[in-house]
Amino acid sequence: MPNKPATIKDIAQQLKVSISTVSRALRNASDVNPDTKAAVLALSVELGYQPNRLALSLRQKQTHTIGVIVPNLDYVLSMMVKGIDEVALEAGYTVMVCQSNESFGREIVNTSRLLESLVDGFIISVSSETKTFEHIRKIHDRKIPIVLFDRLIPNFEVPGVRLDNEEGGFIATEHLIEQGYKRIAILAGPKNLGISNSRMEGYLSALKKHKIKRDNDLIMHCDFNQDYAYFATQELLSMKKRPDAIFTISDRMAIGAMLAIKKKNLRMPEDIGLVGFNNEPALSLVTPEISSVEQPSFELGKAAAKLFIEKLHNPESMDDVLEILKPKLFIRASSSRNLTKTSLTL
Amino acid sequence: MPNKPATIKDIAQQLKVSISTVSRALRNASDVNPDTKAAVLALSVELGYQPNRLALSLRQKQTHTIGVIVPNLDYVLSMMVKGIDEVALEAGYTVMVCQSNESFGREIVNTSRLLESLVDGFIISVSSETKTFEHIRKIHDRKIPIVLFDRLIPNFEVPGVRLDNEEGGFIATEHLIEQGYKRIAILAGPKNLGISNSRMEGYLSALKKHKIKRDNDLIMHCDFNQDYAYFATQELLSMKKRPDAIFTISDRMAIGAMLAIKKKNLRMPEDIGLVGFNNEPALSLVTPEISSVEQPSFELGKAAAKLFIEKLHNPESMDDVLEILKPKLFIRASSSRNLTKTSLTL
DNA sequence: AGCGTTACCGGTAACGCTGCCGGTAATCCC
DNA sequence: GGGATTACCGGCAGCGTTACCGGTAACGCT
Repeated sequence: MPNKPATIKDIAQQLKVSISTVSRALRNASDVNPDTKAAVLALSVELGYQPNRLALSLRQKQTHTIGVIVPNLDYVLSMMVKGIDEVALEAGYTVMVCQSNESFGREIVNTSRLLESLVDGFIISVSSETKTFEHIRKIHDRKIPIVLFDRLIPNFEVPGVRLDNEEGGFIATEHLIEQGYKRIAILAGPKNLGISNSRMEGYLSALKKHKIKRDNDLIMHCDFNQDYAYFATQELLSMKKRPDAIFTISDRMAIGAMLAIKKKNLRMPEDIGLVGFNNEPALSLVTPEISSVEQPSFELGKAAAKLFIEKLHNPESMDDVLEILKPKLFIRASSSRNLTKTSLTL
Repeated sequence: MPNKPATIKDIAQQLKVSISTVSRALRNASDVNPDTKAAVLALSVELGYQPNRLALSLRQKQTHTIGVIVPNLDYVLSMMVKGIDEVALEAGYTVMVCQSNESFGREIVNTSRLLESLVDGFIISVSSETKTFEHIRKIHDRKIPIVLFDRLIPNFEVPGVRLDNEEGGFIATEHLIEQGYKRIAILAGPKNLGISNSRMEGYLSALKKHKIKRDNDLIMHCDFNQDYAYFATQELLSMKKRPDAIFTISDRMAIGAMLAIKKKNLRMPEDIGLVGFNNEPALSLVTPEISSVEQPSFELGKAAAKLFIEKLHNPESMDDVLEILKPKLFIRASSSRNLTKTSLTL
């Protein structure tokens, strides 16, 4: 029966009061007779009145909507989105999630679409293809709040939340060193990507701390992709002086590496150690179970959303905020060559 | 510099023409001098004019936005969402993805939020807690287009897309039978859930076809959850006449089952066969690799979105459309007891 | 010359809502 | 009892856009 949704005009006409009065009654109680207010409220539920957000947004120029752009919805990112969702919902915001599919062009389309839809702001994790940031700068210049998460943009005056990727690379590498591995290779991601470089920084500083010389032959860049990692690992393993441990900066890559290792009939952890990154559930299912660096994805998403809400209320002053969350290493069989010895030394 | 976004009013004032003329120039060329049109277009790009979707939506009462509600963003659903996204974007629609977290209450909140945001319609997969459908019926009564996907609502006159779950259950079970397994158990999901029951139907009809008597002791219901599946499997395996094969209606459950099987030191596929459902990538990483029924998730998402777009253009006539996509069995080691023999018979 | 047609343009109202201003009646206070 | 305060309410404008209608000038035709 309720054909057209009811408006305050309908309520006003039926109650023979003015539209303004209805509007006031529906919001702050001030300046309206308790009786009329009660009548308005009663009729509004009876008619199933729901305020028209569009009209409201048009007036006060905010939509209570957050545009979230993510490169994909893999395990880590979907956890982060869940965190964002949680906080946003509680704060009365709705989120629009768009996937860029790791494509720069898609990311541009997404931003402009969301901009047209007049979202109140953005929470963005950039695609791996994204090398220029004009589209994001444009948003920022328009004074539209942005918070970056996970993958940040270097030297960009926008608040952000990310993992301490250096630390992640460091603890993974140091762990391998402590396990007695000598020639530790790294499967890094694409060269331009910040998280890739940071994790490699951590790797390098762990080597340095333990006085191991950097060997560029042991540093391989490849796409975040199981297959590429597989081939890259094959290449590593066919070197004349092959590495005795591999740190991959994602779990997908760790899986690829594992397959290549098995193909070569090398034993983990005896012949070769392996540590991944992200701690996806799948890692504890394979044999041997693979060690990995875990990031607090859900918490990270929540932190990003909280930062965003804060920035909404305090638009100017937050631009240099940078929250950095700590990773945690999960040690499993793939890298536990002398676990007992280690335990003894502790 | 561009402090306030430009409006057609700004363009009109600068060009000393009327607002109406600008509006016309910006849309359909008719009834406007080519020169003025060119001038308007030129100035509009110069000012970086972007139409205000809100105002537009308010006028013509459609937002070009689709509300998508999913119970979670696991492997299968995020693939489906990606499919929806793809088609919607191409058709000029933006999607708002909300997660109900398998919670009925959350689903209610999500629907009403999206309703307030005046989405043009919904594409929904209901939560596992959802047993009443008033909230969805309310939307439907308001003549707002809905398409259901993956998890449908029985006897509900709304178009939908789903997998042929019976078929999935059937091919999985028949495969186990053909492999010579005699006592085939099923780990079914929650009792009220449609997909759970359908897959069990398939299981039962495969048994029937091969003249195997149904044994209710071999039918276990439990939550979609690795841990529950683990315990349920332990229970199955400690029966006096334990099953020699298990079909689980999700891969998560298959993993739980596998862990329980390993704990008992039973061999797969010799002592016991195992087939899962969804064909998540993790399944080919474990040892032995687990067979599974794959559903075309991405395609299913695309189909749902296409159906939705069609329904938009044809609101009345589509309510009985039901698209059913076919699953495909991926046979791996966990259920290949006599693979050679099978291959020979083919 | 007078008519109709065409091409182009402007004004107005409306979508649903709120903020502001002003108005009226009742009440209060000395 | 007269001015001031209070409680309550309605009107108007405007957010940015488009649909509709009507108007004007130029042109063509008989």
